[in-house]
Amino acid sequence: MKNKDATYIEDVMAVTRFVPRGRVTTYGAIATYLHLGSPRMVGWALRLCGTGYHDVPAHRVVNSKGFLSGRNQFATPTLMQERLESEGIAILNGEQVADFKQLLWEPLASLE
DNA sequence: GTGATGACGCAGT
DNA sequence: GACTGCGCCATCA
Repeated sequence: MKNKDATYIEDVMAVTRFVPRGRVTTYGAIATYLHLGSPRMVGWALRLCGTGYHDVPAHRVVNSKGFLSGRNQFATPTLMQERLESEGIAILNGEQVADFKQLLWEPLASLE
C-alpha cells in the first residue's frame, strides 16, 4: 500500500510512530486527532501495520480501558506485551497496561 | 452487488 | 455502575 488513495492509514501510522517510548495512546485519541469519525477506522488501519509496517509501534496503541485489544494481531499474542515491558511499561494479567492513565499520551498533547 | 465483519467508543437504558 | 445497541469506513467471501 502506498499509491492509490493515500488514505488516513498513513496518518494513523504517522501518529503512532510519534508516540514516545514508554508511553501508550488510544484508538479514540487517534480517531479524534485525525478526525476520522470512528475509532474503528483506527483499529482497521492499525491492523495493516501489524502485517506490513514493522516500523510502526502499534503495540503502543490500546483501547480506552488500557487493554491490549490487538495483541492477537501480532506475530504472537505475547509480542505486544513483551515489547511494552521492554520499554518499561508494566502489563497486568498480560492484557492491560498498568498505570494506564499516567502513561497515556495523546496526539493533541504534542501540539501544545 | 450485497452481507458480514473488524485491534472501538459513546449514548442511552 | 454495568450492559446493550448503534455508528463509522473498508475489506473479504
